[in-house]
Amino acid sequence: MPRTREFHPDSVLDAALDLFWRKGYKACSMADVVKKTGVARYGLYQAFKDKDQLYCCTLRRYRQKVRDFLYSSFLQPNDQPDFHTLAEHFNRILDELETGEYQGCFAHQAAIERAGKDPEVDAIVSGFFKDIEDHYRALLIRSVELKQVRDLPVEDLVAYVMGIQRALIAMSKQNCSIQERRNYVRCALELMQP
Amino acid sequence: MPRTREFHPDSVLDAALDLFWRKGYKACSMADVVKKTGVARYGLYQAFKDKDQLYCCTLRRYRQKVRDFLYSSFLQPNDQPDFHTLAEHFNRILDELETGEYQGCFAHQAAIERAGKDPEVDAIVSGFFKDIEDHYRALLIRSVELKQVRDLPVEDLVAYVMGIQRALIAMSKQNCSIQERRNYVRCALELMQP
DNA sequence: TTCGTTTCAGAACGTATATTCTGAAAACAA
DNA sequence: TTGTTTTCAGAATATACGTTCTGAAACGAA
Repeated sequence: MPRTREFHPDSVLDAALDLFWRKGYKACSMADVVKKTGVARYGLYQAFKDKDQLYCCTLRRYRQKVRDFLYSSFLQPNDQPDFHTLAEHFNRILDELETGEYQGCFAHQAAIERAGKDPEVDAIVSGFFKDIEDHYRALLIRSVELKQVRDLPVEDLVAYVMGIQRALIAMSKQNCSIQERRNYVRCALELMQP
Repeated sequence: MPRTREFHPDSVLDAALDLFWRKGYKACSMADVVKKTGVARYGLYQAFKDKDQLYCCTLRRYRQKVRDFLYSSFLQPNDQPDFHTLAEHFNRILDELETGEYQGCFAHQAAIERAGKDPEVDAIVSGFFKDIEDHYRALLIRSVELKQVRDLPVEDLVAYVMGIQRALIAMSKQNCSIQERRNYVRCALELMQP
């Protein structure tokens, strides 16, 4: 009976993610999304309720994209990632920050701009970092067994590696050169080894 | 001849810093500043030109406050700070994040929300982190001499310690518990030692 | 006191924003 | 075809924003 929708919600989310990531939550208006996607205002509000919900949806989509990135880093070519896999993973992130069109991490940006203002954002951000921790944990347990890293409590190692990632993300927003970033990661990983 | 000004610019900056820090650049309006300070709009624009300039002034003021914090951390009670001083310094930061009324670092927030949008902000942020690096460098040179830390190039150590700080700031915005933060700092500092 | 200058308090202006409303068009069932 | 339902495109609304303007008030010099 009804008229069929002329846009695909996922493509709207990709466009909105691009805009929110580039400009931030406040500085990106619904008019910006309309202009970029060509989708009518009515369609956006019908599909996503309001701006806050649209933002949360883009954040969830980002989380899924990063999850895919993690799987592709840690589960190929074999299913036994170890410390070398971690080094390669950070190199992938360094390459992405160097050549990709986005600086920094959308979830971290969301945490800073919307922390404590939208509980739903808080929850997604927490889950986002939990995803990453889980991948690191599995890898680090194996690295300890193989004596590739110092023999410390696994949770300490997880927190330490999360710290490397957090620092790297921060650096890429604070005018640190690519060389500085690579040196930092190399040094921080070296200090983990026995 | 003229009528005398009824407010003190520095107290306006303190109030504006509080608001910008809490809400962010976009989400804090000039009306908010007027309401909080009681100063007339005209007075604000006369003293600070416009919102961007007011923001830059608060950022410079924040930089100075942090400089004072660094001096009080590193130049007391003696003038020979070493690795133990660094550990105490991070404990001060941890305490401040735990009991203080602000979460995170205003300069880092500025970098994320306004990076690439206002060159003046970029410059102040760069200088801000350079200040901190300089303090860490002097301390780390001495720590290496005293063999309190592993014998690595000083610039690597500086980058590493800056990384600890960056990670700590990020954690305090990402729902990490106080215990997690303290564990992380302890672990990261331990790995520096021989 | 009077005059000139500056601040004050708030109105005013123009623009931008999030959201809703409106009539026409499209799709499909009957 | 007709009728019903939904989307479309854009106008409309109400608010918020950054900034400027206006007249009254305060201050100090003459």
